Amino acid sequence: MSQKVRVRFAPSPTGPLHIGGVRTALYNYLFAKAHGGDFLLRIEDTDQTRYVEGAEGYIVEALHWLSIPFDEGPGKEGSVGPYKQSERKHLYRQYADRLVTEGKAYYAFDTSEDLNEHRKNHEAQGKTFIYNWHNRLKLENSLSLSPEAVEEKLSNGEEYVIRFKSPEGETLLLKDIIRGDIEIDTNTLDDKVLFKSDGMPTYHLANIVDDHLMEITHVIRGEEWLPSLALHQQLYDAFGWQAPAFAHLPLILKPSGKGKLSKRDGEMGGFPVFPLQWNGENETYAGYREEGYLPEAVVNMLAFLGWNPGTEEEFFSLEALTEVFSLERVHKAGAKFDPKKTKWFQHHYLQEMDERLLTGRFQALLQQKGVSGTLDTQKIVSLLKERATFVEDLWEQGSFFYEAPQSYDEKAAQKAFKSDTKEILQQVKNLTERTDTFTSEALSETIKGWITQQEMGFGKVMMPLRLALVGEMKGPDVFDIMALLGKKESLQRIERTIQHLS
RNA sequence: GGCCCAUUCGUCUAGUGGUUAGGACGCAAGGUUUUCAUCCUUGAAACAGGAGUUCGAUUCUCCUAUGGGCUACCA
Repeated sequence: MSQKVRVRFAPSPTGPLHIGGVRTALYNYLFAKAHGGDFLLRIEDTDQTRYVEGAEGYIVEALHWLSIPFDEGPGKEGSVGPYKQSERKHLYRQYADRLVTEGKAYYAFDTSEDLNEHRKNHEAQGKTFIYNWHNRLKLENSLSLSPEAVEEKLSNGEEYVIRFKSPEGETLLLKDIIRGDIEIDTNTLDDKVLFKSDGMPTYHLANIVDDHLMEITHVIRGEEWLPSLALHQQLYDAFGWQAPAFAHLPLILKPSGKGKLSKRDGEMGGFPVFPLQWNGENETYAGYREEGYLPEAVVNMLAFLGWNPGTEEEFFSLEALTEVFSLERVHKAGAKFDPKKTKWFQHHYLQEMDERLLTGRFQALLQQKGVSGTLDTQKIVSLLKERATFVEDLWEQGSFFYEAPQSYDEKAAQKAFKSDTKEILQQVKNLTERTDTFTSEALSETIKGWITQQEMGFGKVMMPLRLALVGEMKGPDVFDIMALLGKKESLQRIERTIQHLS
């Protein structure tokens, strides 16, 4: 097909966008870019009762943080806008009317209470209530009522909805790029509401109309929409429009236990379920950005949750992903979310990060903590970074550069501090004192040379020395630390330990 | 309950009518680092079950089981 590929991400602004939604957006974006097409953002806010303040801004900001730009959308008008369904309200009614005129849809006057009653009664008898061919003539609608009665209800201003007249006894052949062919018996379908009594279309109508008007060629959405595919296909047929191709993505499931990933899983599992932190009225949810994750890591992780390139390569930039992504390689089954693998990606991308940029982030963190120092921050960062997964870890690992140890790790001290330690540290101090070119190499040569000469065993010296400098058994090479700390500070810390041992 | 979708190591997945069923995360062991972490090496670890088709099924078909989704005037 020579038609330009156009896809859309169509979230509902009912709260923060969770990572399942982010992945859907990502796959849409990747597919569009892989085919030189357009990626649109459309806000589906047809349900006014569920509208949440700030949700739309959150969606835009999240996509921005992840570098998933949309070609058209709210605030970036193309030729088929507006891109918020509430602003397209006037568009939908005519399409619903058209179906009614053509006998493909009808008015229904049943109240929610009536229908609930029917459902309850059916359930009590072990049956299922479906509003369709089977019983629609027994209900209150323009199919069962006389034209006069319908006219009267309408002119009386009675509330009504418009329902799609689902056909009887047909078999529908549906196609999905990921799942292949699906056959559906229309007798199991119900007459879905297309137009609500509040004057707004339902998702189904608005979705089809907008996708058509916006010239969408591929609909890539979550698997929870698969049951609606039959209706949507029928709507395209009813309007005489060419339907886009469909791809239903597998769901993201809880790391353990049952069901799809929800916001509560993040709280319980201690990992974010949202790209950005969300500050709701009653609760706040952690976000990947605020937890210190790099967008590259989140994108890479999400891309691989349900898709893979078929090679053994695992690290892909967004750019690289657009070159290899294809819907055919999307896995069919739902994927349990794995927070640990996300950390692994994060560690990788932190290592890849430009060192000056990382240093800048670390400096910002220091400032935030009210820590200042005269030491070379970039050197500290380059010494520390391989043991860090997050910027925060740099502080965790290297706070001793800024604050001399106030105490010594108890277990380590027990192991390292022996009766002769004080003497040894005194010697080390003297050696340090006499080392003029205060480099890691020089210190190493001097002190290690002395240890060898004394035939003493490295542990006896190195462990207390590390403890003196760091306070714990962790951190980079001891001599690297001394060189960075400088002669004066190093001597002070050793002296302090000697005092401690006295 | 009804309809639909799915099922390969604990997890994410590759893969084929005949393979030692491959990789990654995690886990374990060893090495490097006389520290911790990183890193390297090695290891344990899977085709849900049952029929059928076939010379041969993990791969194709059916059934069962299990998991998931949907079943609103929500999206």
